[in-house]
Amino acid sequence: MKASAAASRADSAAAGGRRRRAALSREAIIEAALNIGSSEGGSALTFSRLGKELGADPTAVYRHFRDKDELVLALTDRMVEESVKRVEDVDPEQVGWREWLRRVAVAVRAVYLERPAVAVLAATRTTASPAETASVERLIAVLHRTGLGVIEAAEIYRGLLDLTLAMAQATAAFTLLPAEVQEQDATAWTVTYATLSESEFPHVRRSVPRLAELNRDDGAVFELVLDTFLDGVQTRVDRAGAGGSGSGS
Amino acid sequence: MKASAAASRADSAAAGGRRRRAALSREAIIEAALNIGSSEGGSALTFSRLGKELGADPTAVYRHFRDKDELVLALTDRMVEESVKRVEDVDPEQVGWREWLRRVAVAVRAVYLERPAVAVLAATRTTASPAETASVERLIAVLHRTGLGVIEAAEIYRGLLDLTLAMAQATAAFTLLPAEVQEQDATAWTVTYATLSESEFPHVRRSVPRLAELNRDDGAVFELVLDTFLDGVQTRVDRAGAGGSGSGS
DNA sequence: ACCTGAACACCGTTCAAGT
DNA sequence: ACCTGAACACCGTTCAAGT
Repeated sequence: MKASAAASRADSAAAGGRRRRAALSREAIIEAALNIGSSEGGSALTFSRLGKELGADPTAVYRHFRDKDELVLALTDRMVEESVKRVEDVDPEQVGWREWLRRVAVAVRAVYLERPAVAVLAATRTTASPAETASVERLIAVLHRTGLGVIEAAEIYRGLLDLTLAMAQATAAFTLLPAEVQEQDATAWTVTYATLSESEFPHVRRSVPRLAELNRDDGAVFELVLDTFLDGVQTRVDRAGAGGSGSGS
Repeated sequence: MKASAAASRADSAAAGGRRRRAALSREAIIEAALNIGSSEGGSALTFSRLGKELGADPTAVYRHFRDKDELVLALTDRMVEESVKRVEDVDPEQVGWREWLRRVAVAVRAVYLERPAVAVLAATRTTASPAETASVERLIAVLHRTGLGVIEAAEIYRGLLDLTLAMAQATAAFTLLPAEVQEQDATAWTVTYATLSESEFPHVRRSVPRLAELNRDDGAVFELVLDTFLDGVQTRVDRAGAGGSGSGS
């Protein structure tokens, strides 16, 4: 029972084979790590799980990465690359800057939430990889072209990405908690808030169905925040347009 | 050497005494945990550190909390209470809804960042404690009084708090990383980004001093996001005022 | 009734052996 | 040149003893 579960994990890595010695390489390890990140339930990224996935001794990874942090940095690069890839054929000139920013943020969040175990470690890291620098340049450029000054464009870029990555990381971290813990927190909204005194908590009571709904759907909360933030960016773009008109500082 | 370091920790808990048996209680344990959370460097909240702080065996905590999660929930309540206390004598009628929301968000972030080790565990949890339910009611009420419908007010409340807590949690988590790792990430901005090709990365090169500055000051990024978000809320308030005018759905 | 201390199943990491 | 496996210092948690 136990042995067969372990064997099937090894098989999925060796792709049909018998548990080959897996031709360990940075690439293979990264792939395995991303795989763990995307598997069900709350499984953290761990050397022993990595070893199982690779069909190798857990410590074999140390032959290819100095330590766990170096692996995390490599995974961070992959997450950024994947995010960029998801929006590379959306043209900001076609869909407009606002819709483009929206799609970028939604894509980044989606990539991270597909791999919560990696997201939790990668979301706040900076590697200055080619994919990262190129996308930073692009984001600032698109924001600058709206009429915003370059500095303000850079500030908005940074705010948008921090906001997106932080919210994705928070959701990913919650996802990794034990299922009972998650359910327990959820009942706060469906039970406790739903039964608060109507006279003492009139506003809560009137909105509790929506609040419970939002609690079940983190994506809706994120998009709400994102849209409100973009409304704020619009306000700044309008303000810039009224003054300097066009390019400029 | 080693022993004296341990003794001084115990002393700080026993407040002058000799390492009293510390009258263990939920209160004392919570206080000790908050203390750890606020000490220097990247010290995680751990049973052994808790035991040292209390001058008791690490496992003694299990006599007062079923498991670590129950402790985390109690700490979450404390963080909410402390946040509420920080703004309780700021009157939204006096300073206006926008400034009030701003101060609430800034206070919540400050409370969490003073205790990164606790923040990282508490930020995404819901306990439906009295302090929590009361502040949710208040937030929705203030937003509703701007002319927004209750449901929309509830949505904005939720977005604002998720945004604030997620960004605080992300900063707290980064704070807990080893110092060398933090520095390494910081050099991405001061070194790599600062030396990118001027022709290929014109926008980055023009804004890199500001970007490096923002990278050193997470608070500035947060306030930027917060102000932009509040601009977006303003847009929605104006929209609601143009239509329904006053109370309503 | 509460605390202690040994024990267990995990973590990341190091290092001496193996091939 | 790369992998294995024992070992170590930590995690949270359980449980039999102690007082």
